[in-house]
Amino acid sequence: MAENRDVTIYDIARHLKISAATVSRGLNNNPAVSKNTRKKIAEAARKLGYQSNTFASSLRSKSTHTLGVLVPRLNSHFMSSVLAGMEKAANKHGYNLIIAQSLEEAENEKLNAETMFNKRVDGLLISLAYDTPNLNHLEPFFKRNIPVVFFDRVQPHTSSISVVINNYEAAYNITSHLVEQGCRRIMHLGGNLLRNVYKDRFDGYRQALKDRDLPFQEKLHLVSALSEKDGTEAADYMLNLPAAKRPDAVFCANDTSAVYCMMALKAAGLRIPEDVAFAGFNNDPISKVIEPNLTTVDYSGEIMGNTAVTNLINHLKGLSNLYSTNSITLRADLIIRASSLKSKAGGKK
Amino acid sequence: MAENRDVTIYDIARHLKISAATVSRGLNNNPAVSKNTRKKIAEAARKLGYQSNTFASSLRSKSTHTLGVLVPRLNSHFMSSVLAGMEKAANKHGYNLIIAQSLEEAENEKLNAETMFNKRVDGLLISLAYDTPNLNHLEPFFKRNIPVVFFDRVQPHTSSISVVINNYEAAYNITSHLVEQGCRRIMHLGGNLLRNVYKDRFDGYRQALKDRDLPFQEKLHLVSALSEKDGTEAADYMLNLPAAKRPDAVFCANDTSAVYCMMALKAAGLRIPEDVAFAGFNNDPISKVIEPNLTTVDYSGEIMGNTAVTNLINHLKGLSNLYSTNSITLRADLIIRASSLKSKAGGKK
DNA sequence: TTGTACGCGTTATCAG
DNA sequence: CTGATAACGCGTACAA
Repeated sequence: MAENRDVTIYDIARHLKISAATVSRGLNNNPAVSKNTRKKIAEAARKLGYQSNTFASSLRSKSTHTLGVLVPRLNSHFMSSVLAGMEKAANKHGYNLIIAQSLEEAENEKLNAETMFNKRVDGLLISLAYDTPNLNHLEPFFKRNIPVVFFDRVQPHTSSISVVINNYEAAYNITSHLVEQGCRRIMHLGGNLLRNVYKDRFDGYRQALKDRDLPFQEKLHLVSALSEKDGTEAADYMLNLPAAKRPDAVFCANDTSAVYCMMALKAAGLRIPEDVAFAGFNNDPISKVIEPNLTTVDYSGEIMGNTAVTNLINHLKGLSNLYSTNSITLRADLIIRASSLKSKAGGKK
Repeated sequence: MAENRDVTIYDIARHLKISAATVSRGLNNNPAVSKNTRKKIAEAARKLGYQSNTFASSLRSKSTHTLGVLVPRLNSHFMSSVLAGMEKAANKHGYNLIIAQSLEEAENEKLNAETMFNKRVDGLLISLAYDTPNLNHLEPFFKRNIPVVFFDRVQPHTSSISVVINNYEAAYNITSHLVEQGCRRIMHLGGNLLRNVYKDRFDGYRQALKDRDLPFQEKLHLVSALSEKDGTEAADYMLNLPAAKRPDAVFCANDTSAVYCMMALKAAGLRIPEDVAFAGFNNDPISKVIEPNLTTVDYSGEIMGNTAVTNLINHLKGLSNLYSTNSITLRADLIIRASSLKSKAGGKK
């Protein structure tokens, strides 16, 4: 009830008849203050219900113990795993997270970056929006040497680091796998080539085709936002192709579009993988539920988040030089499931 | 590069040969400042690369424009939707979100609540951990009249508000639906009864049985954390029951456990819904992918998040009295899909 | 080991 | 409409 003032270190000081400076030091466990008074201070603090005021502290010390996280969308399985990993790592080291989403729009990203800067985050973790054209909006951070860590959707920059997986290699491997299963007309459902993740997956796909002497065909490369709807529409597109031109496999740049594409094709009577084999990307929970289970690329959002934050914090603590390396590549594993196994197909009971 | 000092309002003041006070007012668009000087100030600010320092401001004004969000886990479909809704609403009103997770542990919840308090969040949004026994850890907020909004996993408290759905009614309806489909031995896979959401779903289930003169059987009520594994284990449990005692329907308190239970039963040769009908809760993406599609309860995390934040902010702005009402109940819809339709079952092509 | 004194960048108060 | 000045709560040289 009581709308009373906050308890400050001055109140503690007065209570113990010592100086505020000593209280401050005592609360921070400064060894320069005697064990005895330190204990007394802690007791008084508890008794008076003291709660440190983070701003005042930040204002003085110029460090907020807060990290900014800027992502395209909060509500995807992958991203929420990343955030979970980040939060865990941050919490462990006594840091907090201010989280905002760009909703895939460069303009929001810019505005959010600005507020994060104004809140004086100690570092920024960012995964770029679908159409962010450049890094101008991050200049304030670069100028003031506030560390920026890119993850997943990255853009190389001299004075910052990226945490990624090898999208090219994963796509190359999964496409190769499809070829090995006997697929010859492999379609690719991809995203905006401006973003590294989609560009690299596309490039890996193309190179895999090339290395097997399979032609790349424009008509078998669709670009979209990879939503449920986009998956369904891709199925329509396929069904409208003359049977001879229809792909015998689809490699989607995410699982959502793959699954919805599969469902639409199944509804149209096509058999998977016999008529069309499928591969996705992300190892989303739905990939283990769709029948047949979806072949995909697994990589841990939690680990990515954890790695990004841990590196950032080590850098902040001076334990490591963030820029001694420019990029950290995490493992990504090909998970082969029934949706792409033409060889063993037909095993219905 | 330049490790120079931040630009402050004093720099602007000096530049324009006016006082810092006027600059401060000008930047806040205080109408007491002439339009002309306001414009000059804005220009100078841009030119000098001024970025306001939120702490200093917060320290003085005692308001941070930051809301604390404390959730059990960040990485669930429902929770990330809630966060997305919250972020959108907060951003719209110029507020930021500090997000932390308790990982379902009361102790973490307590520690996180404390840091949020120390960061002087203007308000707290919280969904309780699995085993949080009481609200003692929120006392600092109550004492200082910092508004607390509970959502989803709530616990009534005189001076705060809750945003929920009617779990009781939804569970009652979905159970009734199963009964109407001819199910007589309906199992319930639920969560910790300490939490309102699971208690209410259980109560709704029980009452629906009672109203149809069906007996409630302890053996058909399992309590777990409703994970994938728990779903699978529930299936094992069912399969180990003597055939005559086996349920003919299962109502799960979430979709994840329902889907994994279904998959295990299907693998064991049971037919759904013919042998066992299924219903879940949440309308998770996997519920639309599993075959047959899962009957469930749909309610919007985004709307819940948006509602919670909007009410909180209106309260902070004095536009409404948060406590004129104690609880906001959002709509939840029964979504009937094939997994529970015994009547129309058997329609295989 | 502790105290004094000042400054961090902003806003509020008061006076003009 | 604008300026001078005092806070806000804490950390830290410097002195004792």
